[in-house]
Amino acid sequence: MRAEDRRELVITAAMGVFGERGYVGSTTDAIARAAGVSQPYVVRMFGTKEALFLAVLDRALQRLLSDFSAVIESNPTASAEVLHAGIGAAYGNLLADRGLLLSLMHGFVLGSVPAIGAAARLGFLEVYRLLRRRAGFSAEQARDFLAHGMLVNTLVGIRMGLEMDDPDARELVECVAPIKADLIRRLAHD
Amino acid sequence: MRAEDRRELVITAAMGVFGERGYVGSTTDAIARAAGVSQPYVVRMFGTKEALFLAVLDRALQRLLSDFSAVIESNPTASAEVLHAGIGAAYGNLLADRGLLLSLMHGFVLGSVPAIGAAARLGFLEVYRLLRRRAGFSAEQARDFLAHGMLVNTLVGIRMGLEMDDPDARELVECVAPIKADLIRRLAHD
DNA sequence: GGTTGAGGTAATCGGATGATTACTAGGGAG
DNA sequence: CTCCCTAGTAATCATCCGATTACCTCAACC
Repeated sequence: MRAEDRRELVITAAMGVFGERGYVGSTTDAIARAAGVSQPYVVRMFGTKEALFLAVLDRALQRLLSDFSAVIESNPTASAEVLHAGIGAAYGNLLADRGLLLSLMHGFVLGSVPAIGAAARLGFLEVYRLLRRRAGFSAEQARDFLAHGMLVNTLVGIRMGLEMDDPDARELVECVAPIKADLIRRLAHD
Repeated sequence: MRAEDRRELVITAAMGVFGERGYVGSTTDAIARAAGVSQPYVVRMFGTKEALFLAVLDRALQRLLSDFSAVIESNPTASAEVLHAGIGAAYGNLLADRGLLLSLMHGFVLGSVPAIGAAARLGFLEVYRLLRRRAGFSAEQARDFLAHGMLVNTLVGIRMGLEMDDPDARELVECVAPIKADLIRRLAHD
C-alpha cells in the first residue's frame, strides 16, 4: 500500500483510540493494532506519539471547519439564526465519527503540554472566527453555540447514554440533543 | 501529623497535579512531592492511583455541590433567575481553586475507565438534580448553565488566557466570563 | 539478473512508573 | 523500661511503553 494511504488509515485509527483513552492513555501499540500495522511503523511515520496526536487534532479540526463551511456556502443568503440550526446539525452529524469530537476534547483539556495546548487554542479560535465572521453569529450566539457543543462532548465523554434508565439523565440528554439522543445512547454502549 | 490531616493534604495536592496533567499523565511520585511525602505512602494511603483520583473527584464534586447549596439556602425565596446568577458566581469562584474544575474535566473525559466514568456520571447527574430540583431551574436553564460551565472549563483547560493579545480570544473570554476574564488570564500563565 | 528504493517488521533497549516489601522513628500506656 | 501502634521512608520489583536498530520483501528499472 502507498505510504500516504497507510498514513490516512493510521490517523483514522488513532482518532478512535485517542478518543477512547486520551493522549497519555493511548499506546502507539494499540493504535498500530487498530490500524493493522506494526508499532515501530506508526512511530516512524510520525516521529513521535505527540506528532501523531497533533496530526489527529488537525484532522479533526479541518473536518469540523470544512463541514461548517459547507453549510455556510450552501446557504449563502441565510441569516445567522438559520445557519445556527444548520451548523448545529452538522455538529451533531460529527458525533457519528466516534473518536473525532472526543479526541478534540482530550486535546482541549491538555493545555499543559505546550504543543498540544497551542494547537488546541488556535483550532478553537479558528472555529470561533468562522462562527463570528463567516456565519455572522453575534459574540453571544457564538458563545452559546460553543458552550452547547462542549456540553454535548462532555455527555459523550462520560457516556451519559449508559444512564438512560434514569429519568433525569434521559431528560438531560434529550434536552441537550433531542434528535441525537438515541445516537448518544448507542455511542455510550460501545 | 495525624493521618487524616495528611490525607487532606495529599488530596489537595493531587487535585492540582491531576488538573494539570490528567489522570494517566500524573504520577503518584509527582503528587507525593507536591504533598511533601514519599511516593509509597501516597499509594498506601489510597490503595491505588485510581482510588486516589476517585477521592479527588469526590472531593471536587462535594465542594461544588456544597457551594451551590449554600447559595440556594441563603436565598430561600429567590426565583430561579436570581439563583442562576448566584450559582453562576459560585461557579466562577471555584475557578480560584486551580485544580478543582480541571480535575473534574479530566474525569468527565475518561468515561472509558469504568470506575471513573461511573463516578463522573453520577456526580454530573447530582449537579443536574440540584439545579432542577433544589434551585428550580427549568430543563433548558439547567442545560444552558451546564453548557456554559463546560465552556468555561474548556477555556481554562486550553489556557485560552495565553492568547489575550488576540482580539478574538479576548472577545470570547470576556463574553464567556466578563467578571472572571482576568482570573482566567492569570490561571493560564501558571 | 542484479540493484535499488519504498514499504514494511521483529527484536530489543532504556527509562518511567505503580506497587510491594521491609524497615524505622517516636511517643504514649502499663 | 518495654511494648506496640501510628506514621512514615528507602530500596526494589515488575511491567509497560516509546523509540531505535537492524533486517526483510518485493516490485520497478536498467
